Amino acid sequence: MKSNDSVKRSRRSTGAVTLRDVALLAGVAPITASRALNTPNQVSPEVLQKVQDAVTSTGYVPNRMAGGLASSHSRLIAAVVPTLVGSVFLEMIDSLTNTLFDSGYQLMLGQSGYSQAHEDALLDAIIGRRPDGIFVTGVMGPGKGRTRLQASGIAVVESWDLTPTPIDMLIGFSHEAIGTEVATYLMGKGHQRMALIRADDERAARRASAFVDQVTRNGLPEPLVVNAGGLRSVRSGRNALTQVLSQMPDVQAIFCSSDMLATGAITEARARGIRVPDQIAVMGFGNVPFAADLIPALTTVHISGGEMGVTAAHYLIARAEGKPVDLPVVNVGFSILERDSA
Amino acid sequence: MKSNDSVKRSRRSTGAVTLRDVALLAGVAPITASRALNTPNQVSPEVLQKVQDAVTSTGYVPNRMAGGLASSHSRLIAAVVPTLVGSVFLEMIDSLTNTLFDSGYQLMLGQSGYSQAHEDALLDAIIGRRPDGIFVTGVMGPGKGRTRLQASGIAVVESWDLTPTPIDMLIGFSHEAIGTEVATYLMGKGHQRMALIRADDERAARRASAFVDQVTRNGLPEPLVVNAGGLRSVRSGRNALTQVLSQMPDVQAIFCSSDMLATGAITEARARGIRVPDQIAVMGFGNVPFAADLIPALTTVHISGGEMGVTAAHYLIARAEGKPVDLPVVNVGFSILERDSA
DNA sequence: TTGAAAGCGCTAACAA
DNA sequence: TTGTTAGCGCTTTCAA
Repeated sequence: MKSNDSVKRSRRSTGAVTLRDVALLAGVAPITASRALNTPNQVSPEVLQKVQDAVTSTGYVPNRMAGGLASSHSRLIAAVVPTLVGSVFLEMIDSLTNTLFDSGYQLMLGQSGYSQAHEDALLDAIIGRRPDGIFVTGVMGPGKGRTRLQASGIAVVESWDLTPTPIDMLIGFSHEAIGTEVATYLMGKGHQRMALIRADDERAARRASAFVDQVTRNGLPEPLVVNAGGLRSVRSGRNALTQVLSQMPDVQAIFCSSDMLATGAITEARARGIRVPDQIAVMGFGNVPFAADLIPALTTVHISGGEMGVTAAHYLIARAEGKPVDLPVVNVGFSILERDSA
Repeated sequence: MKSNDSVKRSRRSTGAVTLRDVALLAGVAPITASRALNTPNQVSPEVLQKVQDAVTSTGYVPNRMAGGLASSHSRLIAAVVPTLVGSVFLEMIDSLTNTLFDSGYQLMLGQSGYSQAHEDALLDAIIGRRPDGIFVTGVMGPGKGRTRLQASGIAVVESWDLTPTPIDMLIGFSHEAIGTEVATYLMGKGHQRMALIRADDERAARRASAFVDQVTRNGLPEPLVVNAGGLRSVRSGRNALTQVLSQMPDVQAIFCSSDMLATGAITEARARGIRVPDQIAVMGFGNVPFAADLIPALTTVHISGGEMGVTAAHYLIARAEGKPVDLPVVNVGFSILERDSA
């Protein structure tokens, strides 16, 4: 009677409870214990009960690294955002995380927006974990990262943009259409001399060009474009308004590339005793949670981050489980929320 | 000459390039290739070069699940936050993610703040990944989660609070001290009739009690406490101010449990033509990035999320690599940032 | 319904 | 410095 059987371990083991321990205690083979946990209806009720009891009494938590290695199915989804701070991506990451969790998947998070080298390294680190899917904020331009992603064969959802050549799946909207519609909206309000405050960001630049095109196409003076730099902060919005005012003192309407910048512009206007929207109309982009509660309530472009997150999660899970995704490219659109600031 | 050697694979393989492929191509044993990648100075320059060439030409990305399983060292750190949206934890998660990444670790993110059942499930999901460390926002109360965490033997950093009984490491500050000091600060400004707007959150409650204690201890009337509910939004702040005004029309100073709530209170005051800080002083908590740029600039309590994130990352990495952590419990403190609103 | 055997891709341990 | 062997803890495959 080797009574120390259950504690005998190789030198390499970590000492944690393994499936083998559970199986031993339940008096079945490891594979049977595995089935009891993963496909319980393939196992008799008695065995199921014994295994469950053994799990409870040992406090067993399955090692997903081992499971993932054996099954090549990690139940891990990676998400890449440019940055988290002060960001418009939070709602999306929130719904992504929760939707994934509800289906038994975990979220690995990476921030790409520091340098190209950082992004490449991040992608390699992600691929090394063999996630079942990758969510990318934005569309991946040609380059090392895109090639590696494609070569990896991992399911990919790109987002926040449209492209005729997605790597795999795509959930986005048209920045050009937004620029055009916002211009049309502001022109419809009778504004003629317009300016644009934008962050140093490629998608904001595309909204800006479309805006400028639409305005000039209608015979109005070319809008002033001010680049507020990399930060989407209230501070940069305040500074940018100062710059707009010095270059175009009679500006009538300003389209900002984020709600934070718009909040800054409105704040600076107030500090200078300029009335919004009477003297200057201000529009934002993103519809942050507090946009409606500011004074004046912010007129802005709404993007449904929550919807993108949930949809992306569903797509990625479907792919991971070998189910077909009917509409792997979807334009979620946007809407202009007319409130008080413009 | 079996020229098809390099493509021969078992049926279970995923077809991805493995270390074996690299080793074969470089003409060395797999373990040698492994050493070339992980401990390059244990390998001759020629072998190193050959392996690196093989890696480049094959596009090999090491499988970290396999490596983690073999070495029981996952290079994965999990972080648990109550919620991401509208949150004060962003700066911390940002610095945590980046500091970890720079040392070759990845961040797995989970949101706990929905229910106890959700939190327990989240913890099991995390433990199942065998991360090298876990970062918890807050201190874990007694319960299933805490027990499981302790049993797992994984390095843990608790944060945003102090406790005499941390699970392992702790990086936090005293909410009681904040309540007391803010009360002292406001009394020092001559305020007598005070109110408190707080989110439905245990730590905010402790700041509130300490605040109330300090005020009454000094013989002033007991502050009014308004619970703004679970959301830390501008909207709730506006509503809460309305409530404060109806119950204590002559209120002189209000301490809000977050900058968002404070922003809401200031906004509502403005909508009612009440001047801040002349008629009512308002203080926030958290020092969000835009606090200094509001009108009036927000007087608030600053907590260094960035510092907590960086420190936590260093502690967790040190533990993961078997190095000692000299000061596993640290009080990072706080500071009152006097600006214009109070 | 249950189990034995053979891996998944990598690294620790030991040897040469 | 390099290699052999034997796992890490789980699941696939095949057989009973």
